[in-house]
Amino acid sequence: MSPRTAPRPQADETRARIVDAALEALRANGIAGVSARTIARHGGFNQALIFYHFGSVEGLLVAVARRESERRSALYAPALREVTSLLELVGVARRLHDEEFSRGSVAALTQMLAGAVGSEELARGIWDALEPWTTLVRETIERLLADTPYGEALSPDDLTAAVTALFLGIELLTGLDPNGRERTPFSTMEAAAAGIDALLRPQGAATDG
Amino acid sequence: MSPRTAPRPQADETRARIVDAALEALRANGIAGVSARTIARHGGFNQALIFYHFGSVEGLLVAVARRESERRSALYAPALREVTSLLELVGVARRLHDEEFSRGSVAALTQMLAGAVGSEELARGIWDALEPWTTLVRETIERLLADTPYGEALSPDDLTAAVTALFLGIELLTGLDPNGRERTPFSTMEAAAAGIDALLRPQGAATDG
DNA sequence: GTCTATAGTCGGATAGAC
DNA sequence: GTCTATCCGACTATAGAC
Repeated sequence: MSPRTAPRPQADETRARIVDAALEALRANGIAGVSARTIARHGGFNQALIFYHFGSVEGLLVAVARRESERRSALYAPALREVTSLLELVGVARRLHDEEFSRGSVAALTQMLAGAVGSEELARGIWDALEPWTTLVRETIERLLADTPYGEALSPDDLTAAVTALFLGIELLTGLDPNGRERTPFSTMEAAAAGIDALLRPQGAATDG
Repeated sequence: MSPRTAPRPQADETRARIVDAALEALRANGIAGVSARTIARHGGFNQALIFYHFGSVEGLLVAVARRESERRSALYAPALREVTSLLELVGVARRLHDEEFSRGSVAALTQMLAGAVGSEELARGIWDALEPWTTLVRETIERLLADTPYGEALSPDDLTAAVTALFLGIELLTGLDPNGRERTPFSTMEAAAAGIDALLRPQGAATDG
């Protein structure tokens, strides 16, 4: 699962290259189509390198989940910490959607989650890898709920799960829809968010964040 | 993809048994773990039967999607046609969640959608199979939107996609979460729906469905 | 309509040369 | 640290017996 020697510059570069290739293979072929050989083909390196650096294909997939989760958390934490309304939250979500979907990181994640069924190692590894990201989302939602009169009826954990689920499901569906890649549900979500914001404000406590 | 002779009672029974086994295998092993052999093992029949009756493993998976979509449409259409508020819609969704998740049909669908990446046949087959279901959901949403003053800003297609995506994503996540099978986000969703209903009603036209 | 047997391919993983 | 070569198991699909 890890190299047998202390990581050196060149090895780190190779490891990053392998992780890139795995993400690309997941996006292009899906979990059912990834193998050490297809991944190596995508990256133009030797199949045996995967086992040397990551121990197994599953070990490599967990490394993909971990790297992407950390990168995504670092990238969106500043914007999420400044969000003060549902509409602004949807705005960040739209930016995240545009950037991450075109990068393929959401597609790769859905594929790994599908693969986690029936693989305890993958399930646990991905669950752990996702923690920084889910924590960030939950903190944001908790902060927003504190400004509304409905905070007590709505569970942050449930809302976090719902938001995450929505993203994953959108990826699954847009991959299927022949016209899916051109459509995006975010104008509708922004309209809904603006409406809810407007309805909440007159009734909510006027706490200024 | 079809039997070479006119379907007879016993053949129909066998086909149904194979479809059942495929659904079970998808739920237990995921798309990456299904094969003609694992499916046959789940159902206790011979592997070659799959190719005789469905032509290929992918052909069988499309048959699973089609049967489940039709069954689900017929089962929930009456309840969905009677829904007159967001809260009631979430109530039906909760019943659907309880019944279909325990049946494994949503898990099977997410796995097939994951498998549709990189398989044009699977993607098209599932897309077609899902049509009766997505039509039913969209009609329900259109009817509900017509009773609110916000119908014009919210696209039924987008909301249909969002609702469907939410279900699929929840399945992916609850499979991952070690405690996921015991939790359900529906109390939170019902609270949110009740709130939105209450906020909408005073402003909406008092049309009685 | 269902079975056994098998052809041919591809996959995970390791040994050992460099 | 990266490569080639290889073992062996699992897979899809078909042929042909029953």
